[in-house]
Parts: sequence; C-alpha cells; structure tokens
Amino acid sequence: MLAHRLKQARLKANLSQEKLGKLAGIDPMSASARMNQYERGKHAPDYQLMCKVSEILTMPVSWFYTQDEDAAKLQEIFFNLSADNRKSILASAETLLARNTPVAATE
Amino acid sequence: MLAHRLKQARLKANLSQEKLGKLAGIDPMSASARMNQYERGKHAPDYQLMCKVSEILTMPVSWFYTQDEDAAKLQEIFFNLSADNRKSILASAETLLARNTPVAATE
DNA sequence: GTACTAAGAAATTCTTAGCAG
DNA sequence: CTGCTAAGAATTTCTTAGTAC
Repeated sequence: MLAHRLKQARLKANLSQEKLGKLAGIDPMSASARMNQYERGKHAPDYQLMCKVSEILTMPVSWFYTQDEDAAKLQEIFFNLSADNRKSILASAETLLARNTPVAATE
Repeated sequence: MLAHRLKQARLKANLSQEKLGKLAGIDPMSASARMNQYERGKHAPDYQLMCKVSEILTMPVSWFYTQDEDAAKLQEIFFNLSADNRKSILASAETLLARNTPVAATE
C-alpha cells in the first residue's frame, strides 16, 4: 500500500489516525500506533484492513495501491459515477484501445 | 492481493508459478512454494514483490488489488493506451462526473 | 487531542523437504 | 515439469508504554 495515499484520503475525510483506525475495527488501544505506522510506511496493513479503510474513506481499495497519478484519478472518478456513466466510459475506452497503436496496421 | 487475478494474469502470460517467481527475483529454491501460496491465497505477498510481478505480467499493479470487474477492465485498458488516449478518457470521465447525480441541482 | 516511536510479544510469511499428477 | 503442502525457521507486524506538541 502507498502510505501517501492513505494520508491524503484520511485528511480529506477529516479524521485523525486513531479515529480512522477505530472505525476500521482496530483495537482502540493500538489504533493510533498502527495507523501511524501504516501512514509513515513503517509497516504494511493487510488487504482486509485496507478494504475496511477504503469503505470508510469512500475510495476504491485499489486506489491505495495505484502508482500512476492519472490512473488513480480515473479510478476515483469511475468509483463515483453512476452505472450508466460507467458503462459509457468503459465503452469509450474499449473503442480507443481497438484503434490504439496498431502495431503495424493501417492495412 | 486477490489470488484469482494473479492466476489469471500468469496463465495469460503462459508462465508456471515457479518461473514467474524466479523472474520476480525470488530465491529459485522457494519460488515454486511461495508463488503457489500466493495464488492459492494461503499467504499474502508484499507490495514490492507485486510491483515486480506486475511488470513481468505487463499489468498495472493496482489491477491485482481491484475488486470490481469493470474497474479492473478499465485499468487494464488505460494501462495499454497511448498518452493522448489516456488524456482523452480522463477528460471524458471528468466531464461525466461533473454532470453525474447532481445531488439536488438542475437549478 | 494528535502525531509519533522503541522494543518486546505475537502473528505472519518463508524455506525446506517433500508428494501427486 | 507443474501444482501443491506441512511444519519449523525466519521475518514481519502488533501491542504496550510512552514522548512531544
């Protein structure tokens, strides 16, 4: 998981490290230490916990594992679109891919 | 990490569990056991290893952590688009979002 | 209240040594 | 050759008990 994404999303939600940890189901006694270790990149949370965190912060869980900025942005937008708009974007992307860098086409 | 995505991408690349592990830099002696444990969901690989695996399988690393099928498909397509086409899709998505489920707009 | 950390306790993964198809 | 597994070794995370602002 990318520590800076966790921090970014937590701050956007206006939660303290401890509060977020508690909401995610961590033992209140260790919520502060653990969330801090994750956010500083000291330790890595398991996927199951990140799924809970992503629900609380209303982000797709994969967003926390995304390196490319544009790909991250697209995931966030896609997550917030209606079902119809999702289909629309997916269809557009598929069309572009079909015409994308034709290895040696034009013929 | 979602075990079934690892299996899917590995098979698509026509690699054995052991070969993929070796290519990812795992000690050849334990590559088979470890990759099998990951693919069966017995143990979880760390993010750094998954980054190497994603490079070998030419998929975005976040794809392995993506639950929603359509979101996974979009990530894969986006990964394979040219820079210009990426910008185009991102712009379309942003436009759709701006008009998406206006909480109480039309006014 | 919030962010953060050291260090031992506890839990996890990794390696070895295999078996089965 | 490939997929797979048990179990101890090795490594990691988690908890506790704090500090500093």
